[in-house]
Amino acid sequence: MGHHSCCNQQKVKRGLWSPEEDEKLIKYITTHGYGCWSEVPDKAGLQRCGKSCRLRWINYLRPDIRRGRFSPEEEKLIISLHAVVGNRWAHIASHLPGRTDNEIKNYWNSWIKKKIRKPNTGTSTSSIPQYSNIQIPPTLTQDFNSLTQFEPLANQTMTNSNPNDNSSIFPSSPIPLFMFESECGVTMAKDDHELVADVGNLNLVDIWNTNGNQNDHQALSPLSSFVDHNYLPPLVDGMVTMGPPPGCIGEDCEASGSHDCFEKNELSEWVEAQQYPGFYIWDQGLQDQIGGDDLPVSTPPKSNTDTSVDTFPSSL
DNA sequence: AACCCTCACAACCGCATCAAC
DNA sequence: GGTTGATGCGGTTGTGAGGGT
Repeated sequence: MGHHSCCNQQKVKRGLWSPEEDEKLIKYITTHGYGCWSEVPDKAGLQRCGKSCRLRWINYLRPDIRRGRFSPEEEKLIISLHAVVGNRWAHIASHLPGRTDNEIKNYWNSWIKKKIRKPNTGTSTSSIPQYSNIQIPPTLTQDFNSLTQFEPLANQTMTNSNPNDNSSIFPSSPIPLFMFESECGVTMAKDDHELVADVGNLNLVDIWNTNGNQNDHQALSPLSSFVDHNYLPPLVDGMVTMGPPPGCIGEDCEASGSHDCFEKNELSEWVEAQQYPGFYIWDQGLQDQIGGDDLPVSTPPKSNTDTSVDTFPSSL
């Protein structure tokens, strides 16, 4: 393994960060900002490469980092986004404020991947989304060129690219559904900034109805996404209720008797019923097999760096 | 107690992209 | 247009903790 050009300097330290190094980096960045990362090590008095400093800051020292277990809503969001964008962790992370791509990637690789399977594929845990059966309504084929930025869709077989062929218009055309909502507080559906931009004029949005009524869930066609009548605020900018309210963590939710805090297999059941091949199915059997609902809890960092978070200047 | 195994997560590496020259 | 350096991203590895034998 080689080193980066920025790391070719002598005396570049590697490995876990010490609390002292964290302190130096925090002190420098809070005072001066990071500006050019390649200059940060020298100016901060660190024997690290700029890249390492950047990574440490972004993935750990940043004041807005959110730690702790992923909420069920976050988990669902990760799964649904992954079904749409694949391993674009930074993209996924942009939808989960306070979470880093690295954290999500680790979480996916260590946990979610074990619990999901693709519909009609047994217990496969492939992390690669497949959309081979996805069909796009012909009325929406006008802007397929814009799909080139949307890789999973762009790579799919556009089985209905003939604008005169109406055979696969709603509701039979499977397409990645992209949202759900529960009274636990998640409100997400339309991403004005990224997803919609990715697919051009396609309004790849759907809403899983808000009142927890299963009938309402079923009443909504996932392809109502193409009808711009279900607008929700932009995912990131407007998302103020990401994650469950205090005490509402899946089955541990104290208020579970008073509202419809979702079950983990709710999405899977619905998706499976709809036979949408672009979705992952929550494998309840696998989940039971590997430990049920005991989601992993993010533990404090090993390298003593927990103090760095606690001591981060509150003025930021 | 010692060893082995598994797991989570921090960190590194290589590559792609972009901007400046 | 080519080169170079900085940055961002995804894949992968290394490390340490914890559990099992």
